[in-house]
Amino acid sequence: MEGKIWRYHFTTFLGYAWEWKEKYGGIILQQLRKLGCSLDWDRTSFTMDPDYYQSVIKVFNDLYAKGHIYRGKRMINWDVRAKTALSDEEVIYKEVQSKLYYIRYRIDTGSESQHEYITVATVRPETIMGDTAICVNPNDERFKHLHGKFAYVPLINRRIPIIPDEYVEMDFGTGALKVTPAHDINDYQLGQKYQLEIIDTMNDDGTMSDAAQIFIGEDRFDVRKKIIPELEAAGNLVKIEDYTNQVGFSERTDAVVESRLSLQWWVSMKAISEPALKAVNDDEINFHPAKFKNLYRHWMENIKDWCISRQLWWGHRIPAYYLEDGSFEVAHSLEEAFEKFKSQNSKIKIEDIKQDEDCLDTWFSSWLWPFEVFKGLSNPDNAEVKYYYPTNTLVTAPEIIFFWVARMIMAGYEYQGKKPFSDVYFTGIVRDKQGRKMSKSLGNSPDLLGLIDQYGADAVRFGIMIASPAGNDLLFDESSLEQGRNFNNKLWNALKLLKMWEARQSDLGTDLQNDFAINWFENRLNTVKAEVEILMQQFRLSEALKIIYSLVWDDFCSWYLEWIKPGFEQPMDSAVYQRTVTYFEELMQLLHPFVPFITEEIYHLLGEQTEDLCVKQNQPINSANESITAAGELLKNVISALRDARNKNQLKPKETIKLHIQTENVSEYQAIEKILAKQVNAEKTSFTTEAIANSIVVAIEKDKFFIETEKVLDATTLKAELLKDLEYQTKFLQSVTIKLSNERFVQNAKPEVVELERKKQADAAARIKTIEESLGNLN
RNA sequence: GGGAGCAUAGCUCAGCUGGUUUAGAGCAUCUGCCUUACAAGCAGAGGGUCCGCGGUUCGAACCCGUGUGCUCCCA
Repeated sequence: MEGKIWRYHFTTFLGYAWEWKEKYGGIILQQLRKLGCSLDWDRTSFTMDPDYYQSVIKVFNDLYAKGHIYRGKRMINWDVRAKTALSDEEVIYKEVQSKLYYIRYRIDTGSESQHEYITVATVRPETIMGDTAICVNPNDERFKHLHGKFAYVPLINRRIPIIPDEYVEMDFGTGALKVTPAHDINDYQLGQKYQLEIIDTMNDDGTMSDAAQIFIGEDRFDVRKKIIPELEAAGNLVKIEDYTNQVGFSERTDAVVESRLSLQWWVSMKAISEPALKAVNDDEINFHPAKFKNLYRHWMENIKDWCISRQLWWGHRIPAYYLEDGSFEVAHSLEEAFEKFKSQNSKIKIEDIKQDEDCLDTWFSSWLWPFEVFKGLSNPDNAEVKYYYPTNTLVTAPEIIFFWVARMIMAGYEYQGKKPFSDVYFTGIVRDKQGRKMSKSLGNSPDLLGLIDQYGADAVRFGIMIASPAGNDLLFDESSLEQGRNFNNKLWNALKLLKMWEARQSDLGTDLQNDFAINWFENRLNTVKAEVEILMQQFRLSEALKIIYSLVWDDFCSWYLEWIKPGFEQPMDSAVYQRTVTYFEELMQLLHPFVPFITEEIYHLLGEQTEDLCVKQNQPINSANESITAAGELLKNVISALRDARNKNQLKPKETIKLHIQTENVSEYQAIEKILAKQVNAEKTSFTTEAIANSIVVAIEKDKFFIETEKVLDATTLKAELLKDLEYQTKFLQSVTIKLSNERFVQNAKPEVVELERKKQADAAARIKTIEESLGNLN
């Protein structure tokens, strides 16, 4: 009856499971589309699809035939009420008030008259009949004399060894541990280590088995009550203490979960993991970040066999078929199993055969992914698998490096004779602001579609990518999405400005200032393109995005566009305009992988395009000219310093100044004179050979800038500023000088490093001279 | 218990051959601006015993040792 109910539930459950898959699988795909993931949507694949399913079964049969799959015992969670195994997720741990029983075991002293005991503490006295050893810490002085001796299990008088192992905590209980390999996971492992006997004293309904010798057929909790008076009567009970411990309960029936040994299916990993270890060791396959290589190597070198049977209702059912007597065959189908059985015994009927109730570990299907999505196993050597396999890059989470990545590599070599991919990019885990994992129970998962509605898909992508260096967890914070949204807004506004200029074009001829700006930005663009190229090859996506962000916002918008901006309602030179459009297009192409929607849109709004950005190939990168870049940097420094000086002297932005430049490189400054004037709101600029009285002095390298203004200047403020700068420069010069006067430094350091220090020294000295002159000028 | 990693500005993090760094970014903070693309903005500024201690080196945020605190994976 119960079986029928379960079967009914099972069928209903399967229906729901498929419904769930359709609904939520669909939602996930929908989210990916909304996020702008550039994927081949006609090729979605599912491990439960019929072809894929058959391949999983095929692999099981194949590995079994090769001797890589075997049956072996394993400790599982057992629900005595439902008489079923439970997965770890189905066990709920609760804190329970229990008793800790101190029970003494008589030691085999070799003499009947000489009595000695060892006392153990346990919360489960009903399991003592399954004891096959007592374990003590080897460093525990109290028990050193007992190592290698034997003790007798109370009531049944079985003789068991006393073994030393570091596993035992000296401080807990009495420092001596009873070892029951059949009923406790830790004891089981100890048992494996010392090859202890395993005595299963419990039936599948939680009653004592024949092996228990006493209380046979009685429930484990009744026995726990009844055994205490008997132990007391026999003189084995020392004391009872109150104790609080964690006990596992079945999620399904609320019964106390028992650990129980059960026959499970295993994959022997040694042989099939070897090529996979080698591939990563020899950099056939590269991990990003590389730190995961060590982790992988360590795991692969100490690899344990893989338990592939799971007590689950949904998945690929294990293709093992049983007869009533427990004999079994592994086969591709019931019919094939029937044939196999029939060849041994012609009387077997197909109704007598029962397929294994367990399902395969989900990774046992997933590990075939890289080739079976192209039907590389169900339809070997087809055109697609030949074209796509090995694939390029796997993007996944570091937490499944063993579950999935390692096993895909193994399966790749085992079934295709080749690696499945060349690079593996590990993303971080998204956590909330407090660093907690996203989870349903905490309710802290962001609603992706909601965020996309609020900020836009590009902003969400930007926010996540700017904050997620490879392999590091990412703390989800909406402020980075806001940054993304603001950035997108900036792009729109830049477009708006260009569109304004487009309408105001005119052929104005060449201009020194514009040429400077154009050359400089082209250099910046090429520099950044080259940097991005390297960063992308290294999978350092957030770094790449950061430098593009800064190129767009700072260099393009804040500097370049301002430098070429015509005066109020003035025409825009069409050649300059065209160059600017080209730059903007290139910026959009650089940004496109990060923010695909807005960049594609702007790209097409900038002009007639022959193709879409999402398929447009990158052009070769031109090399940058360093002296042009340096000239641009100098200009930026001068502008910032002059603006700072204006601010510090409380000049309103609207107040104009007269700027006097004292420099040895007049021609260099002539090329940027107008830009400079525009950027610091100077009504007039001129070159001078001597200091200008009653002006604000700004020193940059060897050059001096005098700001002449209508405003009455506060000499004390000016002086204070200069003195502050002087102090800084003096200290700096001092540290550089000390360094340079160190003979060992000059001898050992690379020549270019020494040269650089000399330049720093000279610059600082010149700067100090300038400041001192300016100070003299103030008095 | 085994393994891996992290500790840098108020917050989140870069800083990947030790020397263009008396340490950088974003956000936050402060000051001044409704400047004719953009206030979701512009122009500036302040802010750090690079976790503690010891060592290697001409030179350490970076390499080594050690202590402390935290995180993750596996059991």
